[in-house]
Amino acid sequence: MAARRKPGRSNTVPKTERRLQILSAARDVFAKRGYHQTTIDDIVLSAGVARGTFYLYFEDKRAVFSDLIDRFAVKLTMAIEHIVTDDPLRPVANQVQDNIRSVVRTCLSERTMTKILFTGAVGVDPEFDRKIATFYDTVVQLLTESLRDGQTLGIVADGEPRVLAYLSIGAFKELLYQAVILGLSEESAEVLLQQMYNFLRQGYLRVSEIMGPSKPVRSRRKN
Amino acid sequence: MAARRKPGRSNTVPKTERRLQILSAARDVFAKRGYHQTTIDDIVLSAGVARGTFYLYFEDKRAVFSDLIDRFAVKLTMAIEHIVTDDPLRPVANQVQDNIRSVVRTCLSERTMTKILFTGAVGVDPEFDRKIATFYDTVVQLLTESLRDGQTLGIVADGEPRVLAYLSIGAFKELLYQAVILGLSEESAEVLLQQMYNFLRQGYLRVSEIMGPSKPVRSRRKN
Amino acid sequence: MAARRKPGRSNTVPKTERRLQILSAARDVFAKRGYHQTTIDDIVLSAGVARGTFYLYFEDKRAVFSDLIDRFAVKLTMAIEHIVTDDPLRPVANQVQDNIRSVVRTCLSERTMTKILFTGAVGVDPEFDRKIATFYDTVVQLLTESLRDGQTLGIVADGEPRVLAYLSIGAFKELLYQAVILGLSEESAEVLLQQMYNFLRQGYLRVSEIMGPSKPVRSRRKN
Amino acid sequence: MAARRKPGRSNTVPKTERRLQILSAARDVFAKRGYHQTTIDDIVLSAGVARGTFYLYFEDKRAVFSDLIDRFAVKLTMAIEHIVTDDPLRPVANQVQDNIRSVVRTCLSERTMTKILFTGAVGVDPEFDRKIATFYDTVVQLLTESLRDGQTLGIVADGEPRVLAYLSIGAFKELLYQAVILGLSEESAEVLLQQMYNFLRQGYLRVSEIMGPSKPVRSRRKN
DNA sequence: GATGAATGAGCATTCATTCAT
DNA sequence: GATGAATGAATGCTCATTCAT
Repeated sequence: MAARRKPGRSNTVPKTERRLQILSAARDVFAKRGYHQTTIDDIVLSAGVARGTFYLYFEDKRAVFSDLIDRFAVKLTMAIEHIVTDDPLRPVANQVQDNIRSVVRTCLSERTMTKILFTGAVGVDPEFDRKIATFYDTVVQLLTESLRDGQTLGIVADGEPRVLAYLSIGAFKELLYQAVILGLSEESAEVLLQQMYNFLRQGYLRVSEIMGPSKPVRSRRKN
Repeated sequence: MAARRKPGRSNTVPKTERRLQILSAARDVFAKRGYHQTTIDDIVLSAGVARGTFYLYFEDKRAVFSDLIDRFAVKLTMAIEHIVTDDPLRPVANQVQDNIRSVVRTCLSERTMTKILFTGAVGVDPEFDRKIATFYDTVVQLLTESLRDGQTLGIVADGEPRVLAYLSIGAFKELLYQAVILGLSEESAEVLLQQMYNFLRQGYLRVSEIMGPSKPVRSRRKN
Repeated sequence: MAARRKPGRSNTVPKTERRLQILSAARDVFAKRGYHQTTIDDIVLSAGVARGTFYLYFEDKRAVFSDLIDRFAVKLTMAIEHIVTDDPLRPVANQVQDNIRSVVRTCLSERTMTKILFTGAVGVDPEFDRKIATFYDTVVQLLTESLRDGQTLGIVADGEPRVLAYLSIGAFKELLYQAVILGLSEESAEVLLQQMYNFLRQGYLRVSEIMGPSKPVRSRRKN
Repeated sequence: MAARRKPGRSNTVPKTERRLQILSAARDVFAKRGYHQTTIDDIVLSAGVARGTFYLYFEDKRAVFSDLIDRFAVKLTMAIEHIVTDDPLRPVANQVQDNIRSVVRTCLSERTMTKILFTGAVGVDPEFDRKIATFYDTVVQLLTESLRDGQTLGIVADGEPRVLAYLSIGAFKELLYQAVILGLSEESAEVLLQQMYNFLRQGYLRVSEIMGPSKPVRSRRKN
């Protein structure tokens, strides 16, 4: 009765470009709604393609998500340069700062992905969770070893390197996440860099030393 | 109309206890599978009650989850004591350490809830996300103001207090999460406490000063 | 933990009275919400008894409903007196009017039941529908035969008696239903009686006779 | 995640047609079982489509039902022509008969819908009940005003027009319903028309006048 | 008798995925 | 390649009914 549009090529776009078109739409929707609240419909609607087209380019919902995360993970990894300690022309401090600056910039330039990576990439499904954990472990491992090296060279204070790695990464993650959420401008990257760097160098507490556990911790469950 | 199996009271448990039974089962399942992977069936199966019984005690899936989070949030909040600066018998350092110790212990004693709070409580649904964000903001606000006070008293270094708050909380969250995930014993709480405390006091980087971005300077080893 | 009220006799009420208590509550709720919107919970809440108590007095939800309908049907049936034509002291006109008056009064004095009978008693379930249909058929049959007798005696005009029965009953039902819904006072019963009676005696159309189908009925589905 | 059976287009039917297919199946099932006894499963089974397909075309169960009722209400409304009193070529009697005939035919040609409208459309849910009541009120209002006009013109006997409207509509509804239920042929429409028309013109009671309630009077046979 | 916690069949609804055109 | 109608497994939730106390 009603005229039916005949299916078939309606848009002539190179294969890679169409993929990116979907990827980009998916990224925005994932960032806005989160993985679980996002339906394939949301994605294809946002991308302006038919539902079936989606499955021409991606195995399933998880595959797009995974692809997005992978690309961003690579970008982040590439933003970090391995620190060398024997080049007198490149002081370690500078290298550390450069790395921080680079990561901050990457995150601020891809806010949606930062948001997704830091909050949406959890609880997707068991397999994916493992994947994220693996990536994360790699980063932790890298930093842990750098810190250990730093201790040997005397440029990192004593302490369990892995613990220090967690502390640093956690602090960094949180700061970046908030910067992205609160919509900080890319220009403010330099400010964050300084704060972060100072934090790593000196902490912030300036209290007198103490000798030991001040007193037994009272259970405050009941009173 | 159709023949039904026999319903009726099969187990006698006080009302509050049954609620806790379901709550406890839900907690374990949520921690294991995450919010979205968890079905009501998983919960009631784990709790050993019928489907309908669940709805006798909770509005819906979100309600149990919400209840769990609320209880834990209260516990955590109660674990933190407000810091006073004018009592010569209670040095600030001790109070800070007590707070850290207290939170660490609470989290280590409720590993599943810690895991849930730090990873599973995101992307549940828009309303819940807002709720969590509000709780989180409260904590951040609290710490921010404490840090500002500390700066006035000269016991906290310069820097944007809110940024310092994010850094501290992020670092703390990450460390706690990993401690819980990796199954650290409660005895190790003291170790974490020290590491965390040192981190807040001195950071860990011990590199020479620099003047500007990427500008090589003379290395000046310092210990 | 919390004190549990011990079960057992909490109210000393004769068996029949408790039954009536539930019946009455059920009637009100059914009238308000309709059969399908009414839950057992609604009934016991309104009756102020425990859920299990309900099943002590009634087989199931349908049983209360059925009981209510049965009682009302009996009342209605008893309101109608068989018409005799050979008693010079009791003109047929009077008897007809008495019957109408009696039914109108019964319905106006039990508004909720009238409402239920006329609207709620349909679609309960196949078996119940059949039951209602049977009752209804009985009434129709009764009236049909009366009308046939009336025709023999010359006090009812020609026409298919069953059709006349349907017409009368339909007219009557509708009027009564509206009277009940619109909340007419019992005093207005006399007015309705007159209108109904006049309608049965003379109809209301006062147009000139016609000879046959005026013209072919045009299909107006499409234009 | 888990393996699924093969979905996909299996039947090629224009969109509007599929809608009608479901609508028609729903109509039959509703007529047979009533609204509340009908499940979505019944409908899709009868329509020969998958469960999900139903929701592609209708919001929910009520939506199909509502659609059916709406369509039929429109049909019925269109079957009635407004009566004009100043056209000598179209006697009022003819117009009244035409209207009756037209409605009778419409109902006999859509028996299932007639049955549904007259019995099943009550107690669906509060909102729907209100909708039906509104439609019904419109019809009553229309007839009431026509009757009032008729009284002015002297072609309708005295009496409260609204009451007369209820009586007529009730009578008509019941007759139609029975005609549909008992499976009267469409050819018998003419017979029903005559009976209905006569009823409206003269009623059927041919008894002597009475003076007051239950007061015997002299019998005065009249034909 | 009375209670109300527990039960689970039954039903509506969603949404990722397929495939005929 | 593209389309989008069709699919049905999965799941949340309701509520009539039972029975141990």
